[in-house]
Amino acid sequence: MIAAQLFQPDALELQEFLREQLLEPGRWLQIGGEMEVVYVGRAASTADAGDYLLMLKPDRTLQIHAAKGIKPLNWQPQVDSLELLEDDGRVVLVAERARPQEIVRVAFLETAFALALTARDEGGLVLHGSEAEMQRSLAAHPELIEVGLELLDVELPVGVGGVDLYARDQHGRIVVVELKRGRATHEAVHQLERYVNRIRDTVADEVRGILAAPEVTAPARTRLEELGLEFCEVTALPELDDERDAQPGLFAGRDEDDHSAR
Amino acid sequence: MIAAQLFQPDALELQEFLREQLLEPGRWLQIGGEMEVVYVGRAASTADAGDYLLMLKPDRTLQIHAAKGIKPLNWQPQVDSLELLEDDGRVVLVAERARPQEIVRVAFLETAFALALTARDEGGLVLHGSEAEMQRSLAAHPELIEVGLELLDVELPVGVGGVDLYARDQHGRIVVVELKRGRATHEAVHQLERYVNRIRDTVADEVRGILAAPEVTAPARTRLEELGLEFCEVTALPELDDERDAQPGLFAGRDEDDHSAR
DNA sequence: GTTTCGATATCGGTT
DNA sequence: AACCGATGTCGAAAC
Repeated sequence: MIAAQLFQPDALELQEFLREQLLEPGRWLQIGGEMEVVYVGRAASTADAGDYLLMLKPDRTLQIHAAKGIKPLNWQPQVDSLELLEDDGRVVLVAERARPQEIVRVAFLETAFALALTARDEGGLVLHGSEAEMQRSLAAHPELIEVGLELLDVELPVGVGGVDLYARDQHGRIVVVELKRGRATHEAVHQLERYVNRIRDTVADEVRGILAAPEVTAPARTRLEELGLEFCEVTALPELDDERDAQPGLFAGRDEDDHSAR
Repeated sequence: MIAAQLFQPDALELQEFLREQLLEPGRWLQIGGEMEVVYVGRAASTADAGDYLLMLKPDRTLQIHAAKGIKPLNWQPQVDSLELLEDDGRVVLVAERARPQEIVRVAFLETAFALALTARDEGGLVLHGSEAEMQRSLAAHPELIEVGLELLDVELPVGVGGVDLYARDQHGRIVVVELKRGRATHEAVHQLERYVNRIRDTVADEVRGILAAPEVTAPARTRLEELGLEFCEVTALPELDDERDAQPGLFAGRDEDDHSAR
């Protein structure tokens, strides 16, 4: 995994290292030390000299981390052009992105280490519990929302955006379902309201709106009731402990559902 | 900056390294190599064995990066408990978070390197061009939105959320301004609509709504016009080139504004 | 502690 | 290329 390494390099050594490694395709660079970082683009920022860690991945994404936080201090989601300069005896890296026009400029004051790595293709990440998965499960088992519910469509386009689940209840009324994988806020209610109003105006006079989520905030619940809309508790993940029977079958046929949904 | 380093360690050496370094406060750990990562919490994920980079910062945030993307493959914004285990001859790190209850489990298959760093306190980051800064500037110079506009309030609470700028125009009409630092979408229009309706219901019959942003999407603009709301072009950052005169004074008195706003 | 909103959001899908 | 919505969003401020 390590293709090249360098410790406590001076400016000249670092420059040589970078000049060489930046030309190698697929390199994953990590440089730790004292740096100054300036960003100008959608916004602009300046970081005083400090101990940071620069990471330049093979896909030309750049991030500079400080000792705190999940998020980097500065970053560049796509580096289109990379320049290596010298300024006042310091090595300077300028990473530019064309659209939006943005620049991250890193000046290396004192470098503790520089690593050039090679990484094999990553093994795929499989994520469960996304809203998309929830949608597939509920589309295959609409009775988990309400007995007698008959699915008519998923992601039905209505003005801007799409209705998560579009269905008909046992009394023949149109039902609009808005899904949230986490606690639903007033924004979700607002989204549901928008869809219900649109369907009411264009399709049927009587339309029910259901917000389906594991939880709902108090203000959202209040607003729901004011609007005559409903809430239905559904979980995005099967229970982690022995309580799997609490929501029987929600994910029982997931693999099959995945296929049937495509 | 480097407190300890280890290359191509076997399981025993890695375990000893971690046991030692995890007890040291303030350590910034980086481990590169082949790992398997499992996450269970709000959602759940599994990453097949692959070359990843684990970073555990002194503030007990954890992230595991793959070779692609700004965002980590897996992460933990706050590690409340950290456990070092052994499973089938492999070193395993389990990082747990209490609320929400979440676990990230990393199994080290083959480690290329492990670094323990110490980092001085970071120099502060100064960011310009945030919506908050925009708000301060426009609050100090409401004439940049419209001649004769008189500011009444900022972040005026109205039901849920707050009105960015609350003002009165030269004809005495109430004006609600919604700010966006980037291109405004239909969501911003919706937010504005909600505020305008609320003010209309509770304060004055005639209320104007202005969406102030550098740009607006076409659908959002259409929706704005349907609702009888207005758009005003304002920029979040002063121009980067010589065209600073294009928006004279927007940030001219920024420092003073900052003080007066506090 | 809960809720809300901003973010250089990033990221992926669809039109 | 623009637009839209989800995200294990994260993070901070207001309440």
